[in-house]
Amino acid sequence: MDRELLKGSTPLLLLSLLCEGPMYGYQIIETVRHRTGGTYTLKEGALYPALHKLEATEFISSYWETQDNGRERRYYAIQPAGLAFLSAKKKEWNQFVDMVQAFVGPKA
Amino acid sequence: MDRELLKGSTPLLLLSLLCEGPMYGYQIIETVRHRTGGTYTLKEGALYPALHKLEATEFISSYWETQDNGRERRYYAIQPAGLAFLSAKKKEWNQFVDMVQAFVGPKA
DNA sequence: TGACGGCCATCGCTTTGCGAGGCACATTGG
DNA sequence: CCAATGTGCCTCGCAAAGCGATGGCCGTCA
Repeated sequence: MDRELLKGSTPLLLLSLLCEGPMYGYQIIETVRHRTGGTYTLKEGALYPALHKLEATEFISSYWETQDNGRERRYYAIQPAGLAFLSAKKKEWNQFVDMVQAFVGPKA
Repeated sequence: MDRELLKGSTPLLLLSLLCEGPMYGYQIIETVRHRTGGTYTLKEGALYPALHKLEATEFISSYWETQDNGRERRYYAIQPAGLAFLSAKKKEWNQFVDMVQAFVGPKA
């Protein structure tokens, strides 16, 4: 998958995923990897900065949770502002896809 | 339109457009602007570098043509290698869209 | 003659993904 | 018992690409 295409779609992906419930970083990576059948592996160097940025803008929030074995995990949960932002982003995404489709021609 | 989403889609757009016949820079910008109803205005700072890069890799070629009024225009035309590349890019594009769609949910 | 528009192009900035690296700890198997 | 692997967090420097600004050239038309 061309890395350049991915640019800008990461927040969309993350917010969409977090709509299904809180998740922690490693889990997000694995989930994406499995759901795409390995086609797309979200990289840590892309994930964590994106997550932190979404948190800084209060679109998501985070909290640490201790597992049974004593180790900690950082969960991220979507916030109301994030839901609103996601809705706007989705609209933008659809516009974008339609636009490109108009030039490239439909699915072919 | 979020600039980040556009990344990586520019070559796809350009090659698709040039499939319809040779065009010159300014014409490309105007064509995109009109066809999208003004939603998307391809910027010069994005177009020309992209065009030159496509030419450097021999996916397109260029030639100068003199207009009736004596002024010159630089036309770009797609090359065989460009057609092949376009075909691959299209496939990648569709994969990408399907992937994101799978997380975001269909058009809704 | 001066403003506007067609037409080419470049430069520095920003953003974002990536690869690599680093740290910490639990589990498992030889 | 110790090494390898897996879980889990993170940051840093790099490269790529779009953007805004800028600049230059030359027709046309008021």
